[in-house]
Amino acid sequence: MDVHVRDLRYFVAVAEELSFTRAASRLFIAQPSLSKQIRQLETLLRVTLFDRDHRSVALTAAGAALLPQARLIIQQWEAAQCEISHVVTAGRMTVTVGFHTRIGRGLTAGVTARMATLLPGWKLLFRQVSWSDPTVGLASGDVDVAIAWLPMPDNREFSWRVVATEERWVALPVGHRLAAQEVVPLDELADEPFIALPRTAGQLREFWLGNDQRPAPARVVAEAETAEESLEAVGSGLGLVLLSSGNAEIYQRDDIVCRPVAGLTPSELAVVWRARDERPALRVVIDACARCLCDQPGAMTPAG
Amino acid sequence: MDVHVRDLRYFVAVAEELSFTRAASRLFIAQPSLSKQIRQLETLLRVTLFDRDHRSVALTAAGAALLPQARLIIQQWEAAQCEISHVVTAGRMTVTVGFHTRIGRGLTAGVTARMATLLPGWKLLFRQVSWSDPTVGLASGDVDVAIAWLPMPDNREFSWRVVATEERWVALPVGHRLAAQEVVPLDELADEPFIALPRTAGQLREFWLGNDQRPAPARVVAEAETAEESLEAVGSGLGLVLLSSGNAEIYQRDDIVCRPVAGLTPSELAVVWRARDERPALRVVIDACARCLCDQPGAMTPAG
DNA sequence: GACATCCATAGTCGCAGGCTATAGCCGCAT
DNA sequence: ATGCGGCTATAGCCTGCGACTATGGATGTC
Repeated sequence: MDVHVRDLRYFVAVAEELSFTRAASRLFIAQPSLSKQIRQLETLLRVTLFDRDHRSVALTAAGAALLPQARLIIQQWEAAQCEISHVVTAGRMTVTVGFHTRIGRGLTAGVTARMATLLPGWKLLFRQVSWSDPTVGLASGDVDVAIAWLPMPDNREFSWRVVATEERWVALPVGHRLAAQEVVPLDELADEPFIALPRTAGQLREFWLGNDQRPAPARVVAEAETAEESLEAVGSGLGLVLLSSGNAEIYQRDDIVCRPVAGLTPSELAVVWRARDERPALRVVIDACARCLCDQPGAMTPAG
Repeated sequence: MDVHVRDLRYFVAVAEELSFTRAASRLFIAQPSLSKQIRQLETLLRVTLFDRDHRSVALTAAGAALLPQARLIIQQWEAAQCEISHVVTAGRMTVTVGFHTRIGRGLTAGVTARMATLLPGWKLLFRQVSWSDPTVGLASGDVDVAIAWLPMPDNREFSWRVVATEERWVALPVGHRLAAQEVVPLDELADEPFIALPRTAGQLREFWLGNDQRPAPARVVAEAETAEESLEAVGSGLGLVLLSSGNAEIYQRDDIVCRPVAGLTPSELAVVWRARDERPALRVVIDACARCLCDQPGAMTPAG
């Protein structure tokens, strides 16, 4: 007589999209699977949740009643996971910092030093997280503080401080026709093949394809889970990728050339944490990260 | 990355019992299944929830953190189910009254009449619920008001009013040696075979075996889901059952004789509802039920 | 009228989640 | 000391869930 929280998540997705097809693609499952699961949920509750015909899907009264409750349960479950990892890290006196791409910029040494004086006995752990998790491990509780490129998924769960603003550059295989130019105009990239972040990365994927500024979406020829993977693909001539000017420096390779792209807004690097996570140890780490990385300091609250 | 609410229920059971074996039997599953599920939950959360050795089971810090959260989620899920059935019954303008055994006592007519004047347009639905659900359908939301014999499961979820107090009698097959006596002393039933309610009925099962007053538990030879089933079993000579004096009258059969039992406290019939269910329509029905049934009125709040 | 879109159905496959039987550890009683 | 009882863990088995692909049928659009 009990649900799987996953099924509630499915339900919420359908309720939000009011389309099985769209919801399924958002959830990265096939549409028939989703239909089946929703039907099963309806059987469990002995209630019709959606009025569906061939053209439209609408919430019933029962569905409307379930929706806020389902959201609450999902949120409660995520809170429980965080609570547990808090307890665990508190027991270990450890703060975990997550990142998608190498950070460099002297962060590790700087934060470690600051921690040694302000939080004696505590340890710092750095963990690389796949791009397929756009929250850099914050949502699952694996990570307490993330160094992440904006945009973040824009619900109210996260707070951040922008700590650096860097141009978006493009990485090209050596010998690429565009490598001859000092600066590459965005138009020139229109027909080039690109390596993308995984679909689950959401907005971040679009941003690092430059789709926020292009007239037409980039042509995607492959997906990569990490910076290392994507640069490997660039090196082998599979396609191009965008990256921040700072990362262009950090990830220097013999088989790759990086060039500024004219016509793209810069990228913002931020220190991100869970808005409701108010542990003092965390504040120390956030502050230390910001001090180490800041060249253009500025505080932000969750995006709108 | 999501849980099944069932697994949280399993976790809570183990945390409360601090024993896999006892928790498993409380959950009506095999112990290895439970061990496996808990281990799987631990894998999902990447945390040890219990410190177990061959003699003892104890919550870890992480487990202690999860426990209240898990209870909350389970409770929220149950609330969601109730919410839905409220919406559905409100849409239908229907109140469902659940019962384990025939009620008789003029309830149906009385309540229907009262409803017609106080809640025009509303309908009353009576539904028999199997003994295997000791909450008479209240927990699942199938039922809004229950006419039930005490004791109810003693959490704080339910409120009730006792509406009748009746002696406990015993039902014997005609020709049984004890049928000759006008009153049967409890001692005489010590070695008799008994038909029991299902194990899931909990305390109610014990009560209707008379185990609350016996020096040694009754000998159970069979289980029955409903009164009809159990009296069928008595009629065929399989064993005996206890029943209230009122039900002895309602369920008269040619092949059965009912006799008062000396040495048993009386049984209490109550009108029960979900403590947090404050719909006005419900109050009308509760009140109508109480008025129809009451011979010894008295109000109670949840048991302690 | 052909096509695109969208939900439902059918059939397939792997694993989850239940079961029984049994092993292994420990404490207690004989 | 030895054996028994109580507990959890492991192994092996079976069923059904929850994914997938392919396809069907209804309904607007060009």
